Amino acid sequence: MSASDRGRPRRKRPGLTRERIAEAALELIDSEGLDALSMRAVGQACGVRAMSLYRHVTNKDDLLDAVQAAMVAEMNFAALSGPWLAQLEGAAREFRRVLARHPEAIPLFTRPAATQRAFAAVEQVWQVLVDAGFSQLDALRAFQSLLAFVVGQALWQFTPEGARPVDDEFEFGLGCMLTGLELRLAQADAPPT
Amino acid sequence: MSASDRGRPRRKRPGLTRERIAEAALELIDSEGLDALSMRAVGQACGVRAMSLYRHVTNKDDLLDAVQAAMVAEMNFAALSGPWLAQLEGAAREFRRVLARHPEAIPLFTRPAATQRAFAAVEQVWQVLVDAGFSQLDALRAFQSLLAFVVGQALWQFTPEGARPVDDEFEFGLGCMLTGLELRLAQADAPPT
DNA sequence: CGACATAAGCTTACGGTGTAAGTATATGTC
DNA sequence: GACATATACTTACACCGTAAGCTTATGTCG
Repeated sequence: MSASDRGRPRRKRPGLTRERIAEAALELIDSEGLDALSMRAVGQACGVRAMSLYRHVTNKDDLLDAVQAAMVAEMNFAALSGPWLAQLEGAAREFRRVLARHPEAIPLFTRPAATQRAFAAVEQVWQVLVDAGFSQLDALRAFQSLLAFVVGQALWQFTPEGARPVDDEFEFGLGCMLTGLELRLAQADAPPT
Repeated sequence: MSASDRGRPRRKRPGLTRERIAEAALELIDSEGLDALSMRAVGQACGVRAMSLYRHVTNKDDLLDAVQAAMVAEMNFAALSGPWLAQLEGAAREFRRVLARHPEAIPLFTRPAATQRAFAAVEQVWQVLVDAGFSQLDALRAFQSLLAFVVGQALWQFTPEGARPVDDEFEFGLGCMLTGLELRLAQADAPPT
């Protein structure tokens, strides 16, 4: 860098932010439903005309990704501790907790989701599996399976409007999945009987 | 009923049918993607203007339900036989086979899906679980868990355009789930050690 | 201080959507 | 042949995502 490096990126009057937009959009989804989410509606919620959003978001899909990221940000995987099974269980429940809080937004987790924040969260849970002794590949498989179950389960359970009384079904499936994983690991650890 | 009960329902010139419409829609989804599915496009595919579809379908959502039903009709659960675990495995794979054939249509299984045909299919697999020894409630839980996994898994695996090389991930998760179920059943059968 | 570059937000416009409402037409029954 | 009715068509409306261009406030620097 020469002497004239003062020209680094400076923010002027943000007013709108990608994050604030996503937040407004999420509130709108919660209150009006995913179908009711339009660029115009989000704009209005931000006190702005629809087209102004495009300064901070490349298109509606990008906005949805941002909303998804906002939801991921609500999850707290940092507090996980204890044996790996308990950690996994905790992660799944934490995920589900956020989904339950935003039932209308669950379909957003249907997309590949290339958000940076999402990726970080994935890696963290993945690491738990690796530390437990799974191969990197199996850890990925296990993670994806668990994720598929949690999201798929939430998709149906929370669809009507309110959740069904309890989450027996979730606990049942989660238990099965975790038991299966445990067994898989045990067998991999001691292949020759 | 008096003597004039001859006015019973008679079909005239169907031409369009709910089933034919759904079929056309499914082909359109396969070739153009789910987002490209519009009432006008479906109409055109049927050689008809968009509004004509509304005689056989109450609205677009209903059409999507019909498409889902068409996909369920492609599944063949009748050939299942053998021990319950194998039957379950077969059902899951059969489900997945159809999803893989219509990757763009997978999100349709995200909805509650109150189709009659879907319900029949559900009941059939559910019966396998009941026959295996699960309580009616546990059978439902097990079924839902499995379904959630299969659909969730397919949602991500088939999203880009083609499926990823193999379905290791699916087999891995399915194996875990089934192992978990097996253990659950065994424990329930012999609770007091 | 004044000129300027830049980014934030605004305006307008276009092609597309789902579908409400009303209209024409072919068909099966008397 | 007359009629009832299901089938398909036409028109119209409000809304959608977003391309293109414009206005205006802001921070920088001569």
